[in-house]
Amino acid sequence: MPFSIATWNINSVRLRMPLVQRLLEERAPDVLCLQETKCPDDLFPTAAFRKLGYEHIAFHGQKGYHGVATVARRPIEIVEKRRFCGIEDSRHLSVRVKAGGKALLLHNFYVPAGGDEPDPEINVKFRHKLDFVAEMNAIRADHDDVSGSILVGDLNIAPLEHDVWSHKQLLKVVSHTPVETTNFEAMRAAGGWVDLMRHGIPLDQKIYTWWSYRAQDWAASDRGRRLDHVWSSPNLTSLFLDYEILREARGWDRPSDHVPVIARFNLD
DNA sequence: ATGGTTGATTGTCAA
Repeated sequence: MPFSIATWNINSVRLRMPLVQRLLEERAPDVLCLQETKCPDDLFPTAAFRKLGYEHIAFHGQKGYHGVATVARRPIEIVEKRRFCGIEDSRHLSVRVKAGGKALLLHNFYVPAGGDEPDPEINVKFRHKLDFVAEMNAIRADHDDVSGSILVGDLNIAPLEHDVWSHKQLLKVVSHTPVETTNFEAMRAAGGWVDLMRHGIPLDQKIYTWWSYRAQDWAASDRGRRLDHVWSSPNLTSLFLDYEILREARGWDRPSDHVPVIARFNLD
């Protein structure tokens, strides 16, 4: 059995626990990284995860906004809950997990959305997003013979032309502006990260993980964006098998606007 | 060009 990691912006883990349960029962990933849990740590639905076989739970939450959590069928060791930009937002959690004789450092990120106006001079949320991505330069894809790094999460940037439904129409829309996509790709490369969702995939193939709530018919208009990502250190690319975007989850009852991405590795 | 929806929280912000 391959080793599998799922990432999903769940937009309230308590409200959507039935959807999480469905994912875990249908796909049984070894590890699940959640973003936008919107759940203080003392209210995290630990018992529900345990009942589903995910007994190893790490969370970095806060009241009302943001929040990330990583749950697993196997032991995980909390490494860090990093604060960015000097702000006490819960947007990062890293854990160590063993797979196939390797110690994997797994980063779970929720990057700021950045507001509506793509001008850092008048929009402090956009300024914060750019600063956050700049600080992510410190997160490196460390690896050696017995270890590797994986970074997943809602990074709120669709970096490539075919990561959005219309490149031209989104050039001034936050998530796909040139300053975001340029800085984002530079940060990824500087850290030594490989974009696994584009690894061996033609650059002209559309890939989406998010569809707005505001569309009348999200599936018919299909105006999606690739905001969720799976990166790895270069020594894991030969062990990377494939990944699946669970597009159908966007059509589940009371869905998140993001769908799960499940990556599989030839580990174990 | 604009407005459209959702969640946490209970008026309004964030996404």
